[in-house]
Amino acid sequence: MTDMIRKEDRRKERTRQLLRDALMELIVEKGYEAINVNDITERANVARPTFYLHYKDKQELLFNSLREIYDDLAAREMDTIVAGLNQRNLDDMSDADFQHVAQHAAFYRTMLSDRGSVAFIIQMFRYLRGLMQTHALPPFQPDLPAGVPSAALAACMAGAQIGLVEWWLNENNMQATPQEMARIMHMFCLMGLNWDDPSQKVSS
Amino acid sequence: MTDMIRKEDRRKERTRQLLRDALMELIVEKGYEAINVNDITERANVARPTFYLHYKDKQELLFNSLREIYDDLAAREMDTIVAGLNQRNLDDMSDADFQHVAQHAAFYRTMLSDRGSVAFIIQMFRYLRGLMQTHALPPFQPDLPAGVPSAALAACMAGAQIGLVEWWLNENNMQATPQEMARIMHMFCLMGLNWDDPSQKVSS
Amino acid sequence: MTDMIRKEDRRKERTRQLLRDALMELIVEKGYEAINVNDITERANVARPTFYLHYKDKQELLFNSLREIYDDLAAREMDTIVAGLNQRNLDDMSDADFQHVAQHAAFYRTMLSDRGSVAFIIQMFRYLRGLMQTHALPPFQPDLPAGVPSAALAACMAGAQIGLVEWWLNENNMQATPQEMARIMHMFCLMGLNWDDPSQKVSS
Amino acid sequence: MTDMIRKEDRRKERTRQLLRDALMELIVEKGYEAINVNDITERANVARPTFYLHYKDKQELLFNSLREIYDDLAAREMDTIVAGLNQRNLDDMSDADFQHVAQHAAFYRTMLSDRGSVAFIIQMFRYLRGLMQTHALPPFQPDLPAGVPSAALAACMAGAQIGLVEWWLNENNMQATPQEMARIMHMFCLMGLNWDDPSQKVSS
DNA sequence: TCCTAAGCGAGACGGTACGTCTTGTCTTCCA
DNA sequence: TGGAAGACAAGACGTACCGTCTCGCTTAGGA
Repeated sequence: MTDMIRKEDRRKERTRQLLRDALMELIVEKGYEAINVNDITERANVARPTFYLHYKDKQELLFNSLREIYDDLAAREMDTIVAGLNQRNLDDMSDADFQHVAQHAAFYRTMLSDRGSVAFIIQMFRYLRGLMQTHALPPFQPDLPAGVPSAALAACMAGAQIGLVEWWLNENNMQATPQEMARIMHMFCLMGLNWDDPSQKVSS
Repeated sequence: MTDMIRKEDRRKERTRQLLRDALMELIVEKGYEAINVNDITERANVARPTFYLHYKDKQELLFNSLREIYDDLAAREMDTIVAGLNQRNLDDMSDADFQHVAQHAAFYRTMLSDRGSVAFIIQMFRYLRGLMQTHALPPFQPDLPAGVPSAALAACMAGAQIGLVEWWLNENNMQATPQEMARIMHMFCLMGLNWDDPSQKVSS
Repeated sequence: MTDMIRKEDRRKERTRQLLRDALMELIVEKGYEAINVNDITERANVARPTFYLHYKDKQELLFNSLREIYDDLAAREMDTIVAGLNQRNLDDMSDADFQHVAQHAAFYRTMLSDRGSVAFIIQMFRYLRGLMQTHALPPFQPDLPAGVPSAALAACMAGAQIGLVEWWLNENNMQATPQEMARIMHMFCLMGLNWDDPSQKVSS
Repeated sequence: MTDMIRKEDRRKERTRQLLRDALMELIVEKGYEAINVNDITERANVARPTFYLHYKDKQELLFNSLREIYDDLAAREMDTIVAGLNQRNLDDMSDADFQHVAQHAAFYRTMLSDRGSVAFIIQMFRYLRGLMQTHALPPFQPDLPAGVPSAALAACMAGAQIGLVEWWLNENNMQATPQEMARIMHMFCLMGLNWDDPSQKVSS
């Protein structure tokens, strides 16, 4: 019985994989907004009604597909953490992030342009904000003045990161390396625009 | 001659104003993405084909409508500049910006959510990036290390600003005042997360 | 295989039947020219875009619908031919024609008025002309003078028939019986206006 | 006063003439049904709203324009009547008619095709039916049997005439002369298909 | 000579219909 | 049972055309 179900599940999963792959290809080719369900099913060699057996709409498929990308990111960060002797910090994280973006450059370039998806961008803001608050802020928290919510600073960092990525992909055409980008991100978050203060210089 | 033309233009302008007002109302009510042309023309008491006499699509109307909002912003910034004895700097600018957002809170709350518009958000990134580079960065530029493009820092600042606004509107529910927000923005850009350094304290 | 296809075809055919019926009803009610696609689909309880799945436009639907009417006519003529011992002649044909018109009086009354369709009327001219040339003229052909194309006489007969029908429906209000009309048609074609010639009298 | 009005009327009349000419040109060029008011006013170098100052719609303009053509026809028939020593009969009339059609061949070719106008064709039927009843039938009337309405025969003749013209223009490509056509019409109405009867031969 | 009233050009607009596109649902059948 | 195939309802799209309106120019007669 279980085997029977599994066979079907595997078939189901295969169809979903085809749909996810099709979406990802199409996002790069024509932009997220311009895609419609028919495009996706055609590319996936799947009947259009079948799409609705698995996903409610294009956006549900998108967020479902993101799992794969995020799995890649999580693995990458896990690596840096392990390599960094388990101490996860702003520096390592950024490094992994920018490498991850470089890995999926075409995807992010589209999604962070006017051919992308609002829901994705907003999601990214919130996801990164949470990440920053959990992982990057704690070491700094004691020093923050009382009236300043740490979430606000996390929002700043998340925004800065996204702004930086958008610039990197769409203006800078990825001429800077992921490491350079991570360093800029790092420095900006550490000391804002005051790069001249020798006492603030980081060794990395 | 000019007078002759104006009569028709005034009529045209009136219709456009109706359309712009309708859009702005509807954005707040049901979100930008959910609006269709029929909604707009119905609200504006205008025939649907008339819409296309003036604007190519919903997005063109949106960007055209933004002019009004931006005029408000420009005026506001001009005020602060004048009040600030003509020295336009990061501090004043941010203050004006956050007041401007507060003024149009409902609009920005929607547009910076998943019911908003990608094109608008991306535009905002680029507009703010340009603004930052032109107006906020110059005083700091001499101190920047050679390898770091100033545009990247502008991108950080623009992103931080947007991230902050998104947080303020959608998480913080505008419990912080525009002044407090501007101060956070200011401090973050000046010295990142190192708020404890007494030498960096700003008097404002 | 054939059975599989038939299920879909049956559904399709049902929709088409609904559209045809709706058109026929509406022609009688408001005239052909005044009908628009929306009227038809509304009456047929079918979505407007569905119309275009089956027919290019109103006229294609009309000509497609005519098949049914013409099937009726063909059957009727077949009957008279059989009854007439297989000798199809002008007399029998006209009889069947006028009975057919009587059967679909409301339809023809509209279509042969200024609320009708040019294309239909012209089609009728040409169809009848062909019919006359094939079936009615041959017995008379040997006697025709050399310079007179038989097609011209067929055109005369076709025109006369249509003119007669138009008069019967719209002026005479069908007070004459189909048989009387057929006799007039018959006599006119046989001997024009010279009804007094006893040698030409027909027994029918 | 009268003179004042006339000047304006002349201007008005000029505009109307331009519109009529434009319509007539366009009918030949693209068919009556395909014409829209804009086409007409553009061709006439007149503003579109001006059209409605003079005519309710395309059809009113058409029927108004026909006056010119019919004036030509009336004149032509008057000529034949005068030439024929005042005895207007079927023969002369037909002759004039076919010459008239030849004169306006392009117009009639279009109007008696599926690019024409129902209203015009129906009008033609009725007009010719009246004409036939008034001018062509009387000499034959005494001989008609009681049960046969003379109007029915007029309808036959009118129809035959139209059928013949349609054939002449659209099938025969006007290879027959107007005189030949008139003779066919004449003969057909006089003795139907029995052209062999020597006693019926006409001298003309 | 100016005045003035009509015809008209120009263009915006409300409204109706068009033909198309996309979405989401349904049904029937096959593997 | 999952999926293919296709018909369909629903609704939005952008366009075409209609008929009406308003505005201001032109022009030709009468004051």
